[in-house]
Amino acid sequence: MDNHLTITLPSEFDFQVNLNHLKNQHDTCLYEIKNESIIRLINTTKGYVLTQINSQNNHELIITILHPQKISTEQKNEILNFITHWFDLKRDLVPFYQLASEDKILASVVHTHYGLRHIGIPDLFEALCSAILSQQINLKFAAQLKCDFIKSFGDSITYNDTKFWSFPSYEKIATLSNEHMAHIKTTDRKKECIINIAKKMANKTITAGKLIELNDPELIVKELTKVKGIGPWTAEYILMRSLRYPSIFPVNDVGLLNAIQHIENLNERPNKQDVLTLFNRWKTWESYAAFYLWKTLY
DNA sequence: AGCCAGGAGATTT
DNA sequence: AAATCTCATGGC
Repeated sequence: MDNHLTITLPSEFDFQVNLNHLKNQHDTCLYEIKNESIIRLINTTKGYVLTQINSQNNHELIITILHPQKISTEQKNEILNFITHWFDLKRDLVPFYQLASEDKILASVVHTHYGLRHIGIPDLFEALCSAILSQQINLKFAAQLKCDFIKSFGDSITYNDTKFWSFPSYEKIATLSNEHMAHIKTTDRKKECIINIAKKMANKTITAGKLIELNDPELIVKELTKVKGIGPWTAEYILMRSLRYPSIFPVNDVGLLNAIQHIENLNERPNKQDVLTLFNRWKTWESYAAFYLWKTLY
């Protein structure tokens, strides 16, 4: 069958656990879960491809191309790359689990969600918009906001009476002004920032490739925070979730501080210095530690 | 009802 | 430099 692709899975992977994680997220509009499989519209350079992802045995992912009928080899590779990035499939988690299973803070979460990968946001523009839209608001509302944004400006295809959305392109957003986003319930400043970032991406001032070439998290943070609307928290979010740096500790993240407070049963939130000390023992795996700690919040 | 959300930038001390 | 104000809206 030439409408199937497969990806061989790494050892520490549990499809059902990852599926449950996606199910439990507030509606992101970017995928559907049906019959224990994930359906998502993936953007390739030659058009949108609707894909269905599942796994029977945790040895391989089976990707079924639902639409269109035929896609090029190049598109197939883009899809494989996207999914590999999305589920962080290149990462060997054995050392992390060795570290975490003996750690008094992480052991319990890691046991509960064993086989969960750090679910990423492969598309840089999506990651930037998601971060900016969700600055300083609760997660549930943030998801709703992101959804409004997607359904206002994103493309979609309808398949078996279900609409599948893709995240709005920066080309499209670059042509907008604040008035077009009047119905999006966020600050005018965030709208300006998003449009401004879209323009910078459209003229290739900001590209994922350029950032990756800097090859140094601190330099990337420095570069990103030059852009209006991107502060330290957003830059770290991008490093973790979109550029896939494994050792980012988001000490500026309120949710993370709350998670630690809760697990450690502290009377108040730990301060930055305490968190830095804590993360010291998770060196090289800070991003995974943070991702699993966030799991304790919902 | 009122404080707080997986912040950031501007303004004021 | 560091503290404080402002933004915009929903969740609880």
